[in-house]
Amino acid sequence: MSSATKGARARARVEVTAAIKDEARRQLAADGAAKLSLRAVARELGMVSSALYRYFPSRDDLLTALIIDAYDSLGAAADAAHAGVAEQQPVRRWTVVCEAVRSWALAHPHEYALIYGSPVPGYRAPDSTVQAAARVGQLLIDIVREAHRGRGVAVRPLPPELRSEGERLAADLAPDLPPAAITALVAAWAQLFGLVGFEVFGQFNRVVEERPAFFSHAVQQLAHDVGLLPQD
Amino acid sequence: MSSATKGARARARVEVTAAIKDEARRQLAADGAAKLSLRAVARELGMVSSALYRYFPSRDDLLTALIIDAYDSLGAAADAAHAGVAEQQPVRRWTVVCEAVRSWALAHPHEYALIYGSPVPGYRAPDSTVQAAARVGQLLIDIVREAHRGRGVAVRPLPPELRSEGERLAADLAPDLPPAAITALVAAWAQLFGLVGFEVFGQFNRVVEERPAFFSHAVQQLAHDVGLLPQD
DNA sequence: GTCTATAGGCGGATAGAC
DNA sequence: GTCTATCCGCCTATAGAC
Repeated sequence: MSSATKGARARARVEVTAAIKDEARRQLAADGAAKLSLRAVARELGMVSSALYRYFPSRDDLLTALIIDAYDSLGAAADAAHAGVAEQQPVRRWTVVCEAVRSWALAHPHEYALIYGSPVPGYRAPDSTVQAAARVGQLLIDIVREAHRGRGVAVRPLPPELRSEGERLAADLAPDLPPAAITALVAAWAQLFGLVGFEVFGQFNRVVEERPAFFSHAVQQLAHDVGLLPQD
Repeated sequence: MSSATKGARARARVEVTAAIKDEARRQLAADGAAKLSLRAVARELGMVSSALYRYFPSRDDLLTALIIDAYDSLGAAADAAHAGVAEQQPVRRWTVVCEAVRSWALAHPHEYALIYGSPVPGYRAPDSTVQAAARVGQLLIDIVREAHRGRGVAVRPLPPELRSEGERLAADLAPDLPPAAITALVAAWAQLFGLVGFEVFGQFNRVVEERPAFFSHAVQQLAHDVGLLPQD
């Protein structure tokens, strides 16, 4: 077997794999992750269902691939947005990253639902998804770390019962951040996705109209909560 | 037909309807809303699928009933918790209501997913669900309104591009609240469900350990953001 | 209101030929 | 890697008898 043949085969495999995932994403949008079906994907691609099993051993493996792709796509969008403002003030970088998350979610609502919406019943996420999931959080941590480096912090102090939790979080995620700051950051991280989720999932319908401005303002408050703004 | 017979029939109908919804909730937990099936519900109840159509004209109507029940159940839990502390300080009432939301969500994760998770593909929520959905938000509004009554506000001012949005929100939801306060409140509302959703949907797994304390602390910050705490 | 029967679909997964 | 054929299951919804 020539290595040229090997290369051609490998290329074909990559292409078919990509086509399967693309069609699967289309179906995700139409029917949701719970109903993602290898058979329907195969039908749409003009293949027979059993052929797909050569690419994805089971439905859950296809789902895992889609989840990792989604986290990667979001992470890439956030990174790219951040790269454009990497030299600016932390609060500006924070805002830009949050807005990139929002934009990505609005542009890919079904993939957003896949990774931040309700868990898919019966699906157990393998550890490989956990790594991919960490990217946005890491970026936010990096922004706050740099902001705090050498210039002290300005967040609400931790109550005693959270002190050890804060220390553990700091040790795990950002050893150079004070426990109160990393705790506030984790909360802000969840709250950011609360804002995004409410908009993407329609909870803001007939409530919030000026959504970009509303979001920016809210995210500014979060920046304040994690100590990126001068105190009042 | 005697009115006694009529009463008995009506009672039977209520009971069967309740049994159908109970079984449907059980299946919601197992398979998710997207796969909720009248047939499976019927099977489990020892009925035949066509019989269910006398109670719910379609699968979506059953789903609507479950959604309204879930909002009502959450609203009742929040109201009950609030009633226990109605005489206390606003910040205390705020915290208690938020904690009630969290507790309800952890106790009913699948119903939580139904109302605050990814939308069910292909399902269009009728207007009747919108009313039921408003209850928790209304309770939070009431708490903030009372706190602000006559004693001024303490929230970040609105940027100019949000002023009209804030005025509209105030007019719609709480005419006696300053625009900046109602805007902050809507944001805090979304952020609250961000915190709850991350915990219920597993995003805090291997990240946050001391969850009740973490949640209380975060919710305290939200109370501050909506002006319920003395300024620093 | 409940039943049987039926129409007209859908799914995951595997075996074995080519 | 792709095919056919197959197993065995599932679904919504309706018609018409009782």
